[in-house]
Amino acid sequence: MALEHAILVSLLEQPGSGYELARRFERSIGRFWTATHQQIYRVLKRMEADGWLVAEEIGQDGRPDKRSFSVAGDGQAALVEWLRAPVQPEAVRHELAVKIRGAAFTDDAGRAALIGEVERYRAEHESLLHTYLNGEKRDFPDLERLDVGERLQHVVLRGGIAYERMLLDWLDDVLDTLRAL
Amino acid sequence: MALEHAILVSLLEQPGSGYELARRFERSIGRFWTATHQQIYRVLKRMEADGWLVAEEIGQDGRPDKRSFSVAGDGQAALVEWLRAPVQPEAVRHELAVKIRGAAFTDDAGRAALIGEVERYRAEHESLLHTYLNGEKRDFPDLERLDVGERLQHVVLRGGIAYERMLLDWLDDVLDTLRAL
DNA sequence: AGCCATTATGCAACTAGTTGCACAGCAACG
DNA sequence: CGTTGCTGTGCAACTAGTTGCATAATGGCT
Repeated sequence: MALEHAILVSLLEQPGSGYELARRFERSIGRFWTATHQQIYRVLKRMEADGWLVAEEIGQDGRPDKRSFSVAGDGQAALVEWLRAPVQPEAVRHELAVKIRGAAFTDDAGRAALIGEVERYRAEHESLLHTYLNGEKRDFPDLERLDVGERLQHVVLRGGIAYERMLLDWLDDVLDTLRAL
Repeated sequence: MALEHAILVSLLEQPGSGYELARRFERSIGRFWTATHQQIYRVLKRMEADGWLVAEEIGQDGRPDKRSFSVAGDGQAALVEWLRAPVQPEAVRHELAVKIRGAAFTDDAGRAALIGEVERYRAEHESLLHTYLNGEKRDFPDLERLDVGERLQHVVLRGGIAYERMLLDWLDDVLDTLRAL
């Protein structure tokens, strides 16, 4: 139940419409908290009803009108309260690990197919790592001059980079292991 | 929709009852695919109805009877088919990252509380790393003599170990960053 | 003129997973 | 002899998230 809180953080960093939020969830925030636009609109509605957000109607030329959301006092208070609460144990869902252990119960052709999948998966994450590294260069060109929000965004990004590097190393290990079976 | 497949892998490695599966999900399998016993029983029921599993009633002295499940031909066929399918993009839910970025919008006391939480979280993962390392020593004492299943289990465990080490390093980075704000 | 992509919003139906509770037998501890 | 804990199974109600679909305006391409 933290989609609300991810939205609060994102809107505090920068107010925006449901559509814009959905874009951000595809890019930055979504790297550590995924959500579809349908889910986002539903939660925005509830948050507005609870007085956590206020909406401003913005008429646009050449585009549909939009409703831009900002965080209200109650919303920020809810976020502050949630920040104090213990971090919930995460529900880990690592499909690839299940598949790797499952490889013991298929034939050579099945294993070859899995190796192909792991290679595709590795290429995806290599590209994601480069996206992160480019984003780092673009958004944090001067690491000496960062405000509080940027320093926190940067440490989270460093986590993403460390994760992807670890993952790529492990996937190489996995590929070696699968090929040597 | 891969709890079924995680159960198939676990039961192929070793048949067992719902209760035993729930234990394994707390320990090994659950490190990369979590599930409660209620969820497991429900899915087992469906899998049995679909002919993926066969159950054997086992009367026990001094304990309630149990139903031990084994994977049927249809179950293994379903697993093999699933292994060939592309790995689904994972639904990432990293609450701590949301909280870290959220720390920009609270006061010093809130940040101090978050530092405490990160320290607690770090201690938990340090202990998990040691659990992994002890498990590795216990279950894989001779790395030269592993069968196919064990080699795959070991490479997944190495992934868990690499992840925890990466996480601990990053958490130190996070703590330094939060303390220096 | 017709089609596709982008911006923008949302409903309805479904699936997966969580939380709370229940029941039953036996063992070990005090 | 009562309480606690472990083994063992399961239902019911709820919440969160996914999938599929719908609508509408505009701009650009063919």
